[in-house]
Amino acid sequence: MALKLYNTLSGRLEKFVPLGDTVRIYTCGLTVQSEPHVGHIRAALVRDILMRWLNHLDYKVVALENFTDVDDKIIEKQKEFQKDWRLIAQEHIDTYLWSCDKLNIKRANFYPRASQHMEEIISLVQRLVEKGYAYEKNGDVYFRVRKFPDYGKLSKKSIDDLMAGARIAPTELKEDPLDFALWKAAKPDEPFWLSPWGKGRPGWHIECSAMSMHHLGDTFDIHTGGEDLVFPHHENEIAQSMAATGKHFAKYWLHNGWVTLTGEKMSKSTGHYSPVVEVLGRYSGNVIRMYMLKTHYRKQLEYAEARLDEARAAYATIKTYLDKHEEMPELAEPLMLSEFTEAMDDDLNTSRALGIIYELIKKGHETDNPEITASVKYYFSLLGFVVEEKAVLEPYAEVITIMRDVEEKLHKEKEKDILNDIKIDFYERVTKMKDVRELSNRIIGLLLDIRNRFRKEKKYDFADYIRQRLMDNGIVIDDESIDKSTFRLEAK
RNA sequence: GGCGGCAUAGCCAAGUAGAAAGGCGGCGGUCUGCAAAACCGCUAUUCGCCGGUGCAAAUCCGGCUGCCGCCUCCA
Repeated sequence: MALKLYNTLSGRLEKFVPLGDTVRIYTCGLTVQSEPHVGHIRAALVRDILMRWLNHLDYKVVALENFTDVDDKIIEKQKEFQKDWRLIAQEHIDTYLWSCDKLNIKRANFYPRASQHMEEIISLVQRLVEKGYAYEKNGDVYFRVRKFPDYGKLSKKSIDDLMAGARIAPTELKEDPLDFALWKAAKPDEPFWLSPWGKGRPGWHIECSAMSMHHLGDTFDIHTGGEDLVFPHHENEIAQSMAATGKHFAKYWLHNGWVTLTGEKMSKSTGHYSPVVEVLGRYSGNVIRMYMLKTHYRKQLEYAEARLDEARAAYATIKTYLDKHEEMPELAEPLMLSEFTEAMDDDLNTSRALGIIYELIKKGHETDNPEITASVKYYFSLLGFVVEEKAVLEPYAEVITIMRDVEEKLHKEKEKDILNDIKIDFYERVTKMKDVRELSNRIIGLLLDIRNRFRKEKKYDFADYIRQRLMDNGIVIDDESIDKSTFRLEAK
């Protein structure tokens, strides 16, 4: 079986056949006029999963993700906040990339910006004018939609249907209401670039054609983005690009379903959205990744706290399993590879892929096979989850504070024997330490021993005090027997 | 009005012709000072509704209902 992807262009699953040695991907990123929301992250995650799986299948991949930093909206924002549009753009780009890093989303190879590709944009518009696909009116340049026979193929719309439902305000400048702007004349106080049609700036759509063609060539493999871009953005991209080159544009079009909030699509312009920064304040990147991968990328996904909480529990199941089981150091081939591959090859079915991980875990409990643990870990990180080293904590002040408070309490309650033992024990443990990073672990180990001593003596107040203090700091104790307890970090 | 998508357990979600994956939650149990965790077991005779094709339908076809979206800026 080979990779199959759902291509919006054909409306069906297609076998993936790359055009050349390197798979070239273009992702429609943000128009950076406002802060990124959960929906943007989903689109980025789709590219991430696609890249990871292609890499796993031994394809070389080059991926581009654009930032549209010049458009009507950002100019409005500039006026509204009296802030340079470049600063507004940069701020949102920084937030977006920071968020992507938090989710361990693979970086694209390059993030081109519209404002840095004016030459390419202008020359593309010029080509379209020369070929008769575009015309200039008062410093604006429009694309002649009716001249491009395949218009509507991607979004499955016919020109007549569009006309019937047209809510497009009749513009005296356009020959046809369906025509769209490639270039817009600058109004006073607006950013502008010099062009053969005077001072102006690009329309939305043209920058993506110019940048993808410039960096990836006239024809490339995969174009991805949110489903809301199918019409008109991607439809227009196809029309512009193919009209200019006479060649096919992108071979496969992948569109992810949108993220909804109270059942309705998140959208920047209506303010109906959850900023990703806010979400990252409450949930870890791994949890958000789990939340998104649980649902197939083409389906609509509801954003709600209950879903994130559920994802956290689902994530914790795998994380805890990995923390508690020994893995095989070297794994020849992960178990259930054919099942996992089949799921991912089927249009990146992460939902099914996760199911396979849980099946492995169930088997792992029955047999305690280190090969299973290693397989789980392998798939988990293949899906982009960050798998940290087992229970190695950075030394941190909280643990030391707890230790000190416990000692103080021991003093108060005149537990002299224990205090003496601690000194010896602590010295032992610290001198045997090979790495300073073990300090927290060693102190916690000592605290667990003290606690178990109290448990044996049935001094539960003291034992519970230690447990509570650790728990308050996200350190969870698992009692395995009266003298064996382990700890782990609460999965967040 | 035109075009498109979706509907599977309490919640979420795979599955698109041949015995309903998985997760969360819930219930019962093992363990246990308690708690937590972990583990074990149970939790859809049935896939929005009606009709059709077929040996066989959640899966294909037709109709209906409901929700969502696009046609205007959007990941």
